[in-house]
Amino acid sequence: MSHLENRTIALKTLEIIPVIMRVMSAQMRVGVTPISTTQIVVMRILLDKRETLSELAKQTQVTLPTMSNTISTLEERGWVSRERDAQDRRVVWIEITPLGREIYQQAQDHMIDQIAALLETLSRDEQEQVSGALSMLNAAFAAAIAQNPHALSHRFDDGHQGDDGHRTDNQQP
Amino acid sequence: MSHLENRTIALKTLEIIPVIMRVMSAQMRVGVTPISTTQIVVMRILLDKRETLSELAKQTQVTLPTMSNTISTLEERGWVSRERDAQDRRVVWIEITPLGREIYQQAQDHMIDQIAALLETLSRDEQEQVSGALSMLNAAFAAAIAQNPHALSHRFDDGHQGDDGHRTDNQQP
DNA sequence: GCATATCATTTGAAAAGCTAACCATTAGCA
DNA sequence: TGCTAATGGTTAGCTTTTCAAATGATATGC
Repeated sequence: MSHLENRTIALKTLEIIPVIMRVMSAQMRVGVTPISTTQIVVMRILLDKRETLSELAKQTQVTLPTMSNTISTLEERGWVSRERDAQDRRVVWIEITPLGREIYQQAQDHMIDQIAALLETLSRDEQEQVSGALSMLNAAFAAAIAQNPHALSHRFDDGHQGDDGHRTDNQQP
Repeated sequence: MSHLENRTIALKTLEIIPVIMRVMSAQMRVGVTPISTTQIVVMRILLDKRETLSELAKQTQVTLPTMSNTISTLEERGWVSRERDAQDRRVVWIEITPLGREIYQQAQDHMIDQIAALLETLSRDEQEQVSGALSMLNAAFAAAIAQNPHALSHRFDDGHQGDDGHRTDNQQP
């Protein structure tokens, strides 16, 4: 088992992904319409189909209140709409609006221009390696989201359950 | 030609990296000591050597005021220290403290545990592909940072130069 | 020596994130 | 049936991150 190797790549991931993300975030902010990480992830999900608030919160790994607020902001901007479920009146469906699609497309075009320029330096082979690796990473992280309700919280859950509710108490100085 | 391919990979990057980052962010928040993206990038830079505030802002692609605030927060926690340059009194050097190193190590250990677990599913070959791809992406994005003073700011040159006579080309130190 | 440039901080505001407490609705069950 | 618990969202209150604009403090240039 290449456990050591695993940790080496994990370290690399930890050191590199945040840097890439910071560059992307900065670029998203200077775009035609500023858009944040969570927003872009939410909008991307909604391109395909409407979702409930809970599902969006899970997919983006934030709490329900946070997602509720985020959606309120997007709603105010007219990028998404809320709609109560007729059967189960507790449920709220979130749908992307035509304007929302337009904005997303703009942001996407802008970002693709920028990122593509950076990838200009890669050879054909390297491009393929990057492409493949992204898919693998995506699969790995998506699995984590699917498995866990929130934040990959319970890692060593070998049968040991009942750790619910109480998370590590974090107190700030 | 490979330009199209470039844009395809760029799209993939845009769709996948933010998702990965959201999972990592969520995980960083539940760690022993909560730490943000910018903070972890800054601390990583400072592990190697002290830097000026401007340089940190550039490296992490945030504005100077933002970095000033971030550093203030880290300083209050005792993770970094500020020191005026003796020669040029405008300059402030930021250095990581022993406590800062300790905290960073803790956060890193915590994150590596989590990420490594996700990478369990990858085969040896896949691990190597991911590792290589991360290096390539890192190089590409690092080059972008090095080239531009802030946020890859000059997006579309709208042709309007504004200054008769002299260009606003990069006159970087 | 004074204007300008550079490096950093302060101010004020928006957005994103959390927990805790709450409301509305549905489901369970006695 | 009617009470209790569970579920899905929202509200309230707080902290952190981020920006732009204005300000302060040095250094540099002519």
